[in-house]
Amino acid sequence: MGRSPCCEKAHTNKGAWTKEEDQRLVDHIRTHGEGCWRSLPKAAGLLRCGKSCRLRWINYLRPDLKRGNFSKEEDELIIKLHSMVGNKWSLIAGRLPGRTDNEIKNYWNTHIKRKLICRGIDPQTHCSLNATATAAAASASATNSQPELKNSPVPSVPNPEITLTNLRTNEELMARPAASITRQTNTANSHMEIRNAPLYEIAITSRGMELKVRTESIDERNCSSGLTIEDPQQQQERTCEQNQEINLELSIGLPSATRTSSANSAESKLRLLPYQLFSTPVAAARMGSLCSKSSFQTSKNGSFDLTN
DNA sequence: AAGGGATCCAACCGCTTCGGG
DNA sequence: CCCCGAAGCGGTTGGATCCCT
Repeated sequence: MGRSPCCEKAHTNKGAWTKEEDQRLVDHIRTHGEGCWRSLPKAAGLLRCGKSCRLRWINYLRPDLKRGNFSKEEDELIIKLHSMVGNKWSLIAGRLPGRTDNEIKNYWNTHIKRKLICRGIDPQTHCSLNATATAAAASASATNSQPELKNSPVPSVPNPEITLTNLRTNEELMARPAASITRQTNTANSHMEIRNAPLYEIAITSRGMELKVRTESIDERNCSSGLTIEDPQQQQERTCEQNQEINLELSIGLPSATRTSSANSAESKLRLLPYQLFSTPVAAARMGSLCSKSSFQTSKNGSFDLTN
């Protein structure tokens, strides 16, 4: 069982890279560019698998990498973006020129998580920890009767109320009636299909597509216990996120800095369609919440802007 | 000074997605 | 439409370093 190895492992080095290996890789990419990673090691005279070479280049050797500590602005941007897209590190990295997904992921796990917890914010849901604890308790009891949701990608958010289908084209999305956006992943563990009362209105205008959230933000639902009847305390706790001041001056449009083509295709990712951005239900839900405070629109070329 | 736990981060692993045939 | 290989991605691991006692 299992997959065939990505490369012949018998004669490949593992572990830390030596300076000589780095130099060989850099020299090869300088002269030949980034080509087929699988054949690169042989061509460059490296006893590494292509995957390892790619990682080393992208995460460490790329000349446009910004090294050193994260600035406060970068911190805040990461937090904001994470609240919108979840653990989509490559997407987040695409907004931070010179930073890699791996670096951001590590930084998140070692610094920002702790920082948010200190602020009383759950790093996964971006809700207040009180609300999340309540929700988690309710989720645990709900999960007992719904074992298939145990391994859902974002377990800390109970009963996500909306998912995205495998919409592949702009037309397909537009063709959908408002609010019937659902997603079915092909991962067995994360298979969820949640039918939902209308929450979105998608309006196609001359300026593109506008996504509006109706009456109730999705995040309100997610931050709740998932029960249909809430007691007053739960209602109070449910104010999570709404009370947090989220400065939405960020505009998800073109990158602020020019990136090289080698930059992990970040630029192309920045032009994702909105539904492509939300690869998890909770991400869509979170975005829905943000949308409730902002106008969310796409341009005709498929990029999107989030403005106040 | 030593050693043991905590923290950091580069690298790896395995799964998913994409694109060509 | 299906298959397969390559690339991309996110979670996890493990070694190095730091910090505390």
